[in-house]
Amino acid sequence: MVGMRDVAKEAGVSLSTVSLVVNDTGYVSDDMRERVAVAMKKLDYIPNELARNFYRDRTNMIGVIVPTISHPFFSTLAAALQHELAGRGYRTLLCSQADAEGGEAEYVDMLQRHMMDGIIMAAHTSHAPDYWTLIGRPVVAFDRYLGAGIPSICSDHVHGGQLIAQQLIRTGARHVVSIGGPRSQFHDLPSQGARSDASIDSDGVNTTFPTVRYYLTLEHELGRAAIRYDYVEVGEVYDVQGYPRIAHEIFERFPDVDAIVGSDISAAYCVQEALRRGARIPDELQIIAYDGSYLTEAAGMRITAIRQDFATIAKLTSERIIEEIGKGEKGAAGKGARGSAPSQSSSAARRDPAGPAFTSTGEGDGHTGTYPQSELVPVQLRFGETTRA
Amino acid sequence: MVGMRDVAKEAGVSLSTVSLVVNDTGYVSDDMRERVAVAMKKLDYIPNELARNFYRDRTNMIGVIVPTISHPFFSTLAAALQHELAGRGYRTLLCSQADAEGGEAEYVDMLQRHMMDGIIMAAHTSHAPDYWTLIGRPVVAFDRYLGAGIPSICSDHVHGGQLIAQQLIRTGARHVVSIGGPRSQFHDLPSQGARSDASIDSDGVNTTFPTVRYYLTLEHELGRAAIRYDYVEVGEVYDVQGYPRIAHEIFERFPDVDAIVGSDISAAYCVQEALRRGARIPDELQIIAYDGSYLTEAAGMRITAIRQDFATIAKLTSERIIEEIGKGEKGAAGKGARGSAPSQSSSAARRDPAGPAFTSTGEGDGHTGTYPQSELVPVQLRFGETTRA
DNA sequence: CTGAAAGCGCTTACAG
DNA sequence: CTGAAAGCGCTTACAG
Repeated sequence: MVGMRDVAKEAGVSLSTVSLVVNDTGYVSDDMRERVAVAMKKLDYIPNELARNFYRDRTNMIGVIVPTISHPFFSTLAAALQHELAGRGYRTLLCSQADAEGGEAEYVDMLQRHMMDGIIMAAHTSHAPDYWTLIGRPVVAFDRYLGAGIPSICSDHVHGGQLIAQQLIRTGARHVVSIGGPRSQFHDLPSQGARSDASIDSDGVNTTFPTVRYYLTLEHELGRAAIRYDYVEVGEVYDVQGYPRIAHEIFERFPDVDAIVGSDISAAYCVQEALRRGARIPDELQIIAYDGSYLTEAAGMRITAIRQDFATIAKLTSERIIEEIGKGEKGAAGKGARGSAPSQSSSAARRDPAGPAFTSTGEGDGHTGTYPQSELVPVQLRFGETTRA
Repeated sequence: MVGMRDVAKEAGVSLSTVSLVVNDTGYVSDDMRERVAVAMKKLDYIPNELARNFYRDRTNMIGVIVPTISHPFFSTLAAALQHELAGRGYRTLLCSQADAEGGEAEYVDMLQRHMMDGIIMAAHTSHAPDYWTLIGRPVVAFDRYLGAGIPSICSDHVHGGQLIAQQLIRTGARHVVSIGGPRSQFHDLPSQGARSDASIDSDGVNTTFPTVRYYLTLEHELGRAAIRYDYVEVGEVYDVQGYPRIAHEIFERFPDVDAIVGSDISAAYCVQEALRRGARIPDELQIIAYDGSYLTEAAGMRITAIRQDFATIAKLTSERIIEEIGKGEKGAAGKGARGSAPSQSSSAARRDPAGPAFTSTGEGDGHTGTYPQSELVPVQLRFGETTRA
């Protein structure tokens, strides 16, 4: 391996001069610079990033944990995140929970062993509530609450629920079935005294999963409109078998269903099942997907969908994690931490959203004290062929 | 940061003893071991992997380059690879070409800077033929040829083409349209004198893309059966707009088409377009997808597909890259390289496939001298609802 | 079986 | 503006 030492020898300069040239730091005379450049070329010198990482105590890698990467929602999210992070000088270490035994725990371990600078957590966690807060290294959550002090970004699910409800009410739906995760997740956190009423408006929802708010909102709104509503549970996102089975089941159990709401995959399978049964979409049956990944375009029909804004989500999430990384740097500055923050690091004030990309739910200023509110990203209803005008 | 030194001090032992305990190497008395363990726990010591990586000159990370991760084929592949690699003690650094400006080049750079131990290349490359061979670090190619000496794994596309042809001929197809990449890729390599005849049987195909063989085989077989065949070009895999447009176009240009063959996404959009136009599948129109990712299940109908065996592909590819990494280690052993190969490293002989997972094309023992033959993974035809019995 | 020492390749104060 | 020196946290020969 040809190292800096070799280059220095070849160029007849000192080690530090080579370093300065390589990093384009400080003042080096053009003559020196030139000589070093020539030597580097001649020896085909390539800096060893490991040594640098070691010294800097930084790798410029950010771990992204998703439940499974072979799922349109998460692969789209991962792509968006990678894009954003790459633009800010960070690499993405993607961890598909389903595809790596240790998954989550192993990644947190890597974080703590300084193999990555931070983690974006977009998967379920089975850990005690204080697990994440005790890590003491940069973590940002997407679409879940990991505990106080851990920044959290999610779509404005309450609004998502409202948009769906509006569409269904307006078009005269009479029997809506929605497909979602286990209801037990709806209130998986101990309610902290005070607002244990499950009223949506006051946002007294105690759950790790912000997504729950779209179901609750939908239920609430349809209830007010006296539209029949049924909730069907599907397994975890990586339960591939579950989806077609559920689609089949819905038609069996609810022959008079005239509107189905579910994740992209669920919706796609419902379209398939409906076509198989000759149900007329959208006249007899409307289908709305929640997420709006490419699958809603490529399924049997273009599916009307609540579209999560992947680009904005990725942007926001990336900004936060880089911010958190920056903090850590300053915090430890007194002791051993040296190294420079990447020049791209954002200096935007935390929780101080600017521009139209951010919004609040409109309702619910009073939140449970359990967790800080997430930053909300607006959603949108994109019309396809599966809903009535 | 609490380091080994602190632990040593706390336990009243030497640095090296702590190291031995942490790594569970060599002989340490139970007493010492215990004292160190207690001190580690007390101080909440976490080893800094960066220092280790630095010393070992290894990161146990493998880069996986795909054209885009938000594509069912590549996300399925990536998931399978991550799974395999994780099982062998390696992390996956996934690079979605489309989502990171520098993509390919940047990753090769990282490889050379020792940030990863090897690269699995599953994306297109725009580099000179000797680019990859000159890297001098472990590289394995999936579904393309990167040059002599670079192991290459791909599905048995000739067989894939045959299976499709058989199905179509047997069911009396009369006008087949297939959708694929630019024809210019079919012979993108300079033919090396000798076998420049494009005969399939002798496998005289000069292309970076093994996939081409399925088209050529299909054309050849349909030609022999005197079935009309048209080839339609679609853009790159990440050209999202392209797919629906092509599907539309096919029905316009070829009103009498009665069989369409294309990638999963193409096929899905063709199903959608066919349904929209009321074409009766499979009676009037058969559709066959090439790849068989989950999309073929979740589309408007279960699509009959040539299924690439992701699990085997991932297994083989992982084995090869780890093998290559092992070689590098031995090669450099004289100089600076120390460190132990991961215990999982396979010792299987290269290019010496064992068991039923491997096969050869059956035909074409004589290959062009340009590139070594890839290792072939068998494919399978999985019947769905889009073909006739 | 244990400890003192050297060194992995780089970067950064610090003298000149 | 340039060079000699120390050190990032660990691992591994090498003496004891």
